[in-house]
Amino acid sequence: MDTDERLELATRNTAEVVEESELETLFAEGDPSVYIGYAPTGEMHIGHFTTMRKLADFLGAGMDVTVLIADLHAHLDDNKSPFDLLEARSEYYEETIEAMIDAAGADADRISFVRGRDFELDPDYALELLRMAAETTLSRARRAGSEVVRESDSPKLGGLLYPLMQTLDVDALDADVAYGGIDQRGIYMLSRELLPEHGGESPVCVFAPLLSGLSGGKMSASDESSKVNLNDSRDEVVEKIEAAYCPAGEREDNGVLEYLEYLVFPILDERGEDLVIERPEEYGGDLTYGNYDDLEADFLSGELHPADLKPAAGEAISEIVDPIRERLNDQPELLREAYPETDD
RNA sequence: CCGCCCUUAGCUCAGACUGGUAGAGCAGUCGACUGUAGAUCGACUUGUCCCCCGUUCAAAUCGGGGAGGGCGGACCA
Repeated sequence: MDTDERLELATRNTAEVVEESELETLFAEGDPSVYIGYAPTGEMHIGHFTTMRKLADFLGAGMDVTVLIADLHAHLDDNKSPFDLLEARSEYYEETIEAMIDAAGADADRISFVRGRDFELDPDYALELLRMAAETTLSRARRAGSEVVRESDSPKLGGLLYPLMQTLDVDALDADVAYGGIDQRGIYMLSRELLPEHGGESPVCVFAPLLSGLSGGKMSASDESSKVNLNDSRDEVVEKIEAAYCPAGEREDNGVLEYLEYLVFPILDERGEDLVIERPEEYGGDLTYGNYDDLEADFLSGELHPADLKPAAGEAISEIVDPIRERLNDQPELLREAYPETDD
């Protein structure tokens, strides 16, 4: 596989790459390392899943992939996870991420898992954190984390340490590439600025798109109807897609289309399968799509109606989520211990 | 260590001074209309009023105590 092919694989289906030329250089020189961090806070959902397929691409491009379970970050971000639950939630995240990686068609055994606590308490790390804290203004830290760290009436210092620690994580994990949702952009731009002054190098940043919510607008982790959960039953998934905002012929804020583009088709493509849409004869009969672009073209032209698309999309999505739900259901203690109050 | 302020529906809050067992907006649910959803109409639901004790025929409301949160002052070898 030549450099161009590796670059194409590593950058497809992304929201932004900063800077692509730097990534090209990395590929030309060897096998770059990439990491993505997840803070084990609330239950994982389909939004997390969209970042997984990309990990398979990275492996395919010959990169070393590390997944960071950022336990301390989960607590620092406005106490999203109570300190006492960090271990249980980390276990749940790790297991669920492995399940998603498998479901996305990648080999989880080729990915290294690391906990934040394993290195974020090292003296050298702590010292550099304090030095950064001495040099970074409150407003700069706030701005960097504004898309990630939860807004609160009583903001804690932890939320300001958060972006600095994430910056140090890049260096500590020896990552050439930082990968994450586009919401992480503010933090990694700070990283690119600070790291060279702190004994590191500016990471190349690869950002995944954030999916729109199913009820229009942004997806909200706290709004059940705006997202598909990994342990939603087949019926629940289908119901949520049926109820989703999906104006005929429109792409904007259309979560159903985005799920198909970033979740369903990348995985169908990996399996070499098509998406079959059943449609009553009176509307023209069944349709078959081998790629997203053709489907979108038909949807935008009005050839493909939302009422026909939705049931097929719902089935396809639930089929992808199936193995993850089963794996979680086989280990009910994972969720029970990670979310003692909310689990049912 | 001292002082002041806040805590009412899922959310933002009103009601407290002048006690009569609670309201608005948004959200949500259900219908109508669309070959989906949304929008739009129509209907409906929602509460340990932070906790405890007391005064009273009656306490979200008054008094005392407590918890949680916020702000300020003081101290500073």
